[in-house]
Amino acid sequence: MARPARIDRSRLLAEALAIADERGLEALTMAAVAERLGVTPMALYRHVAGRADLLDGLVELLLTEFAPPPAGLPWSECLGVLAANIRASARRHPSVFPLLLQRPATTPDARRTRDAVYAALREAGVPEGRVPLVERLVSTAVLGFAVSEAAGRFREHSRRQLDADFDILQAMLARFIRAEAATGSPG
Amino acid sequence: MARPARIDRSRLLAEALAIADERGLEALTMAAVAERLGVTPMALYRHVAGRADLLDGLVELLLTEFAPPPAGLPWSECLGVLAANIRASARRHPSVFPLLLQRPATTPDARRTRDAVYAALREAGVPEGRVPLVERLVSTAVLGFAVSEAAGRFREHSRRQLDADFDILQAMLARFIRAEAATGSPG
DNA sequence: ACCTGAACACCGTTCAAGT
DNA sequence: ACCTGAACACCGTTCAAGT
Repeated sequence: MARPARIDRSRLLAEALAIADERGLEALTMAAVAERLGVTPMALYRHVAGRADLLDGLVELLLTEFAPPPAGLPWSECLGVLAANIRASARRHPSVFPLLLQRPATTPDARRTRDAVYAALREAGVPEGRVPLVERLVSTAVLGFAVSEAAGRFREHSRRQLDADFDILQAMLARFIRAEAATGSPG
Repeated sequence: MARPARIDRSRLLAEALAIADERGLEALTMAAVAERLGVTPMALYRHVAGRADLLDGLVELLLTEFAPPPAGLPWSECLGVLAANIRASARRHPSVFPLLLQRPATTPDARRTRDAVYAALREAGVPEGRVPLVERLVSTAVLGFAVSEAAGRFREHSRRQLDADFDILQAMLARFIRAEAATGSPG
């Protein structure tokens, strides 16, 4: 008799993310997730292939938080909004976020974010052939900063200082993008 | 009767690093390290406080691999050598390297590397008050790229492509540094 | 279809004991 | 001082069973 499921994958992932945020990746055990859902650990295996799959799911969940910026913004503001989203997500989920840097970005949500950056770079005038390269460098710089900050590598610095750092990082990347755009124009 | 120790901390860390390199962080168990040293798991606890301390030790070990570049080089070559060292270390130790981004860089070896960057930035003419800021941004960009590459985020790209990416990243950072230096000069 | 319960192999770590 | 051996609480995961 097919009864309604008490848990589903997205509820499972939401609770798992909450545990990781509150108590770290080590505390994120199958038993802890199950307890929070009022269910036996084994019940999770119907919705998730195992712990590794659960972690993949969390990375995926983070990716959905990087809401693409509203269309119609100038490219530099567009990238600024996206970068701020990413940084905010890192601060909210310091345990899970570092995993993002460690797995291939081939899922639909990863592509969506990447495509938003592509669009901004094209609008900035970066030659088509250079767009993927520029996206990789810009993204790794932003992710590297976000991971460093969230994981506490800069813990002796004030919030004000880190905000300033981030602004300057974005200015550096914007200049880089403009320089790339210039190579595409005549002269 | 004090007999010579069969193992010491540095031999322990060296074997642990080898396991992580060959089989990943998950395979790096106390039992695996002990077996490799021909000893009981419990013997490790005389040289290491536990698994967390072991991981800290591995990060420390990686830091010692970033040999500071020979003195007397022009600043841009100096930074280039250092960046290449860091990238090479990341490729050798893809499992352990990401941990570097996640802990505060407060150890002597971390300082040594940072001081080498400071020296190069001063030589480049970056105003004293801006040196730490510029170091943070340059380092996170390089580390972000190294982690991404080593952990396979760019796995569909060729070695040639990644070498080109890295060159362009360094050029971008060099331009950033020169721009910072210019703000210190008159005009 | 969805969840439970018992069981297994393994994990990090403690403690007391050996030499 | 250095290592061993037995023991503990916990971990992810399997399998077969319930409804």
